[in-house]
Amino acid sequence: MHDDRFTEVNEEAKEVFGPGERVAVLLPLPLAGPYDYLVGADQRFMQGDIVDVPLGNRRATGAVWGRATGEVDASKLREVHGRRDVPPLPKALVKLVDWVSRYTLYPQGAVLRMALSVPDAFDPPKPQAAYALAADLPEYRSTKARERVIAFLRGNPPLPAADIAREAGCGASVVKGLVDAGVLASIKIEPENDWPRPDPDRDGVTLSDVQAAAAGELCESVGQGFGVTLIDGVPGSGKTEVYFEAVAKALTLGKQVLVMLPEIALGAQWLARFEARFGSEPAMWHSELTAAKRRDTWRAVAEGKVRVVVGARSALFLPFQDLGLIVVDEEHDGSFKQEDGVVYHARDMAVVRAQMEGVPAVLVSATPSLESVTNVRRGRYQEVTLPARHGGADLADVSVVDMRKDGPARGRWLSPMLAEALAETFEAGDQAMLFLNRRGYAPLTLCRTCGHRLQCPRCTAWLVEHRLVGRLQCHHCGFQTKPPDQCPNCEDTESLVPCGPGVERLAEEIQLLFPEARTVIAASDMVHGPKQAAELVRMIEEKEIDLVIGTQIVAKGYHFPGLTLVGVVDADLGLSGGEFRAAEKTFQLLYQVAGRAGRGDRPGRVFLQTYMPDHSVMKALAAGDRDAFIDAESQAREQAHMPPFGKLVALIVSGRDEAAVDHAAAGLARTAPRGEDVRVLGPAPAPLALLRGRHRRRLLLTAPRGVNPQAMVRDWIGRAPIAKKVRVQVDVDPVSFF
DNA sequence: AGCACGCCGACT
DNA sequence: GTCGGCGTGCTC
Repeated sequence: MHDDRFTEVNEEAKEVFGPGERVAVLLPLPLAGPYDYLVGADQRFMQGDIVDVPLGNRRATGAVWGRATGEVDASKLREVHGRRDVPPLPKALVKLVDWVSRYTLYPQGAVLRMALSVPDAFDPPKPQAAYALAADLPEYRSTKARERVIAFLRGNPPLPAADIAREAGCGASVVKGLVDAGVLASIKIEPENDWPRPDPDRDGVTLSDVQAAAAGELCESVGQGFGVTLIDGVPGSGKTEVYFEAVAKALTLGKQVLVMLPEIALGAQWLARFEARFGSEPAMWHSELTAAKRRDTWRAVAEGKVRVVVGARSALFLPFQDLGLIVVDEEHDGSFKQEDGVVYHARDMAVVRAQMEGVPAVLVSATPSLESVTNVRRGRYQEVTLPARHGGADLADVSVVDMRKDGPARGRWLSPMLAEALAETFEAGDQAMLFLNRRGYAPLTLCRTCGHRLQCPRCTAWLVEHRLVGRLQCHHCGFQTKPPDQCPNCEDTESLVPCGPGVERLAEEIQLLFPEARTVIAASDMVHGPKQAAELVRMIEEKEIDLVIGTQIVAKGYHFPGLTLVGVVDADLGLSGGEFRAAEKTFQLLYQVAGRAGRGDRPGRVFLQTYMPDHSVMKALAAGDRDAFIDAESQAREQAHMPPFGKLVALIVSGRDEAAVDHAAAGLARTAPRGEDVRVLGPAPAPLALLRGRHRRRLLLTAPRGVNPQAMVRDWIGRAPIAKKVRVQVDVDPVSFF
């Protein structure tokens, strides 16, 4: 993505395809390219049109992609069934799909599938049955409920039966009775989808001078074509309000806006801020939308009715008609990297889409990725820096607890220092948070007698005990089982012991130390959906909770004024494993976690429990010196030729037959491209050498920045001897090394 | 992705 | 004897 060869724009005149001509139709299937079809009599298509075509013995829906190449035998050609009643995919989206396909090495059709993810949006909404008073009322039996319905309908337009019943305060049967009696007449209405129009001119919040200046700079870029700006500001510096001004500017210009957030950050607090500024909610796009909402939203975006969409990474492929701005908030967040299906990084692809659209992109973070910082340093991105609102230290007061010297007793996880700080906090009537990025009770169960470890039968992973639900779970494939009474290996009874802490076990220790503390566990398996999350936030805000024990779902986004202490139970957790991004990721996570403390008017305290107090991450956090960390990390990466100073492409070879997988991996290693500083490492067992019953090996290609590895990799996979039952998955710009 | 075709194990 | 498992190939 940092290469200009991919950014060429191939402008061609808008083409129309008429009867007798061939068109290329791309189908949302993992096919290498579009298929050719014949345009029938009376048919006319243009690029982007959504069409139905025959495929084998079935019917498929795809998009007109352009002129056919004509290489297919004429006898194979079949006729397009017809066009769907939906606006054509915008040109920028067509170009984005092609670009992403070429960059990620996934088939075009597989990428298109992400853009056509809502098949039932291709038909116009069905007219709804609504009821109005009949022209002349027949004789009917009068009841109180019936009169309420009639009175309501005298003053209101026709509505669906359910709405009438609700408005008139009666049951559905009353309405039905009136219909049967001929008092109400059925008519068809277009279902009304009034999407709220966010109001850019509302005065929601007052910006400080610094914020106003930053907002002004940002607004200037809106409407001026493609460009990328990084907003870099500590938590609480008002980044959101600043980019809201750019959103307002785009709205004023009549443009649509896309705001991308990590899935978990799309919570009630962000929406409340949006509403405070714009007076209404934006349209939302995330995995938990109902099918109906999804359909309506997709169509409304395509028709230009929706002005602002806030969504997770999949919102990137929505068919915006007239986009004016893309914002990626929490741009450093790892969840923007999609790992299943097409492997791509939504932050990077958002920048590409902005380029295709010719509009600005704004990346936002308190802990920008090394990629984005480097792009600023190379002069490719603009930067807007926001200082803390009240001057002073960026972070709360951070103490490093050396667990080698000051650790807790065996079987306990809280150091005396942290326990003491908790006691003080509760005594003062304040709130605290303990952060431990590990769900469940214990990550490992071990047999004391024979040393056997309980493992997932389908993955290379320990089974995690979840004591509250009484299950052992695999966090990778969803396998679960009842905890056995005896060791499955040596059959000894009562020999199985939990090893290490998860949030549930931590709660047990708290119960022992502070039986009075009102504690809640916040983990992804305990907070189900946005409603529960909002309820949790409310309970903390209203001080019904003294202590939150949470995994990474509490790390970001929220701020709780009463929270004055944060304890990181295992600050080293993310550093093991030798990932080249481990330090960066850990720094970002812990910085965000630390940012939860003392966001009110009182200073906060943070305790990092670590066995590596001299690690650069701990030192930078303790000193509150983010830039020093970035400089050190940047140097280390450059020396190691790691991203963003080098290119990586990972290949995952997988299959059920282990020997075949090994054979294919060895074959790939043998035929690997070489030279010009291009190297291939591996094969090595993938991080989960066995996942869902499939054996996995990994190879890694490293290349200097500026080299385009895509063509090389495509060619390489094409010539290596790989059995049919073995799958080779490509990950361009992998997040992790192994 | 579907769907058909085809080749080997356990069952009404 | 068949039913059905999924490995393989194909769809303009």
